Amino acid sequence: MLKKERHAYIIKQINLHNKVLSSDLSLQLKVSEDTVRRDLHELAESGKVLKVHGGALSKSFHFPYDHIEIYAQESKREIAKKAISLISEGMIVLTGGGTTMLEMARLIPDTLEATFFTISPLVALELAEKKLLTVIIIGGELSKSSQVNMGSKAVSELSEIRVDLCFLGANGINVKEGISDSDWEVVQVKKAMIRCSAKSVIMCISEKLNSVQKMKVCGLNSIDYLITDIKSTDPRVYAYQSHTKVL
Amino acid sequence: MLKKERHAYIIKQINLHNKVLSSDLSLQLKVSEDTVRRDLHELAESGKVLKVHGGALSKSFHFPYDHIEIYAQESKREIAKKAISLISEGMIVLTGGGTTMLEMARLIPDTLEATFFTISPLVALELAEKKLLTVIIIGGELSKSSQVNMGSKAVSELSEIRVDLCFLGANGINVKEGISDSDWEVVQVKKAMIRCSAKSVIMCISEKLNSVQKMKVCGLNSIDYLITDIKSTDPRVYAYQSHTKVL
DNA sequence: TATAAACCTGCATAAATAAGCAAAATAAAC
DNA sequence: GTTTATTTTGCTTATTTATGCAGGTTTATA
Repeated sequence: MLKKERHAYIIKQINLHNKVLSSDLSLQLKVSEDTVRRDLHELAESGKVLKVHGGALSKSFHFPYDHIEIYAQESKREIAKKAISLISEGMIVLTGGGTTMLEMARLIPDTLEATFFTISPLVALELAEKKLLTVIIIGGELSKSSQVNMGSKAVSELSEIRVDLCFLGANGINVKEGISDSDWEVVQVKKAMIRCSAKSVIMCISEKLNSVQKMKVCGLNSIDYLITDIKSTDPRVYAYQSHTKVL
Repeated sequence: MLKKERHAYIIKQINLHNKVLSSDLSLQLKVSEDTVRRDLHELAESGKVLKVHGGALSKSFHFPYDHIEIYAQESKREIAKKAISLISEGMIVLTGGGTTMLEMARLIPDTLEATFFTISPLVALELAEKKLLTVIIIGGELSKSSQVNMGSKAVSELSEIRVDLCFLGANGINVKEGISDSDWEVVQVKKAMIRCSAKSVIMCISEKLNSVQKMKVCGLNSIDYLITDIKSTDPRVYAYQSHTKVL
């Protein structure tokens, strides 16, 4: 069998099953695994497949969702970096949704080994790109507006876990009222998330500081860290320093 | 034998078998391999064949990967349309992952009101685009390779629900063994999905028919509908007709 | 942390190729 | 019909390519 024929066969198998194992191909094509590896290497090199340990994956299958345009990306990246510094090896982390969280997921180093629970399918998919992470999705009803899982199912699932660190976005935050949000369901889920976490982190771009929404999630005292895109020495966060640690 | 005659013969062989080996031609034409090589070289030069190490291939065999991809997508769309015809107003539906399922999610009419459970975050996000659908994600550990939620958590969550219709992809399917897959975890989840559904549907492109994978999911009898991209009158699905309804 | 599988590197071998050359076949000219 | 010119072919040699195997290393997973 000619090399090109093997390549064609491999491509077909991948289109069919989304993945192939070198060992299977070696048997099917009746060539050594070395040869299969070389074939996969060549196909990967020319961008036809995605080579992984033990075989190869369909490329189109793996990155089907478009990259999302993020508003104020620089600020959010700043926040994400600070947030990541709080995560240490082996931690159990819980995250919400939102673009800041998505940016954080992207910036997590490939070398981090940790367990992530999340209520956001998008964040989950992004986290799944990191080889060493275990990603667990908290089930529930997917909210069309906020694209995170909510509802009683999500809340009850959250009540069954215990994590080291919880990352949350905030729609409203001020010193007096603490964290607030405009949607009752979101508030319930955020409360549940804080309840199951040893420490809670609020990530919030500076523009949102000192704003209030209709429903209260919790006071600033329940929050362990406040992360913004501005320096912790910036006068805009002075007032928060006495209630929580500001990064 | 004249050179032109040899060329004609070679072209004929390639049209017949999609490939030729220099060594074979040398024997068949009773000329040295060098001559064959020169012939192939000329034919390649004038664009009639594709020369490769050891022989030559049909030009059309020079797999237009993109065409294959598009062709496959067309098939999947065909399947998706048939699948959607099974869903009626107000139904509770459960879906797996995979590109066919994703295509189906996209093609669901905006006017359909129904409840969808799914183990695939990608499918969930796609379904969430439809205003009238309720989308519920079955939680669990997100598999990096198949991008669906798996593990004991997913299985136990599935055991708590009851749905009207369940849509599954298949990695392997044949008449004798039924549905099979290559990953143990995937098999567990698929079994759980079938258990909680009143009726089960397998969606499978025709190329996958009559293939077997290492692990068995269930027999054909447990399946209520088999949907493929080919007509239900096609001889390739005859054998399946006696075990399940083929669309 | 131990273990097996998968990996990479270099090497040996065999097959396929390219280049040069001379003999044979074919075509052209006389 | 012979001679000459051109093309085609097969052979030799050197080079390249494809493949499998041995070894040491990395990776996955229990």
